[in-house]
Amino acid sequence: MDWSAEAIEQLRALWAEGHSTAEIGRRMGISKNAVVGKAHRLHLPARPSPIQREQAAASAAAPRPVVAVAVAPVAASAPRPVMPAAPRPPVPAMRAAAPSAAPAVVRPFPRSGARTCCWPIGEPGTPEFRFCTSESFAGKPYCLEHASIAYVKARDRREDAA
DNA sequence: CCCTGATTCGC
DNA sequence: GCGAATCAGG
Repeated sequence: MDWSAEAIEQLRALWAEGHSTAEIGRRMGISKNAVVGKAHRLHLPARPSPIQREQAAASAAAPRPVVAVAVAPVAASAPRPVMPAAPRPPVPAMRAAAPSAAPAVVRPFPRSGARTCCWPIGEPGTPEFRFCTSESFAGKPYCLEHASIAYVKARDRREDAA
């Protein structure tokens, strides 16, 4: 593979379009190894590895409804409440990868007329895990305190971090 | 076993 | 610098 300026540009373009390395390889008639190798060498932004990306996508795509009971979830992939705007829940290692996929308004937890805050507290899967349960605020699924941090301005989410 | 991207290392 | 082999993970 002679990495001409055109070839590199095409690689950059396809890479930026989010194609998989294998797909880029197919399009350019080269192996995915060549693609990822070159991309690595070009210092192209390493897209989140599928092992991370698919996890985030899965948890976001399958937010199964959960009753707001203070029972610790069994599975490690405990469901997290889907936040309307740009959430910053106290859940460690959370990476938002598909902002456009997030539903506008989903209220998985409250139910049963109980206007209690469903802000998650503690690590899901642990016995300590629970919800805030303070009185919710203005019809929102969170109390005033947690609503203030749950609803953050969209521009606050910055992807770039040099 | 399919897929993904990342890294290694002989060339 | 290149990329197949290999690794790591879903």
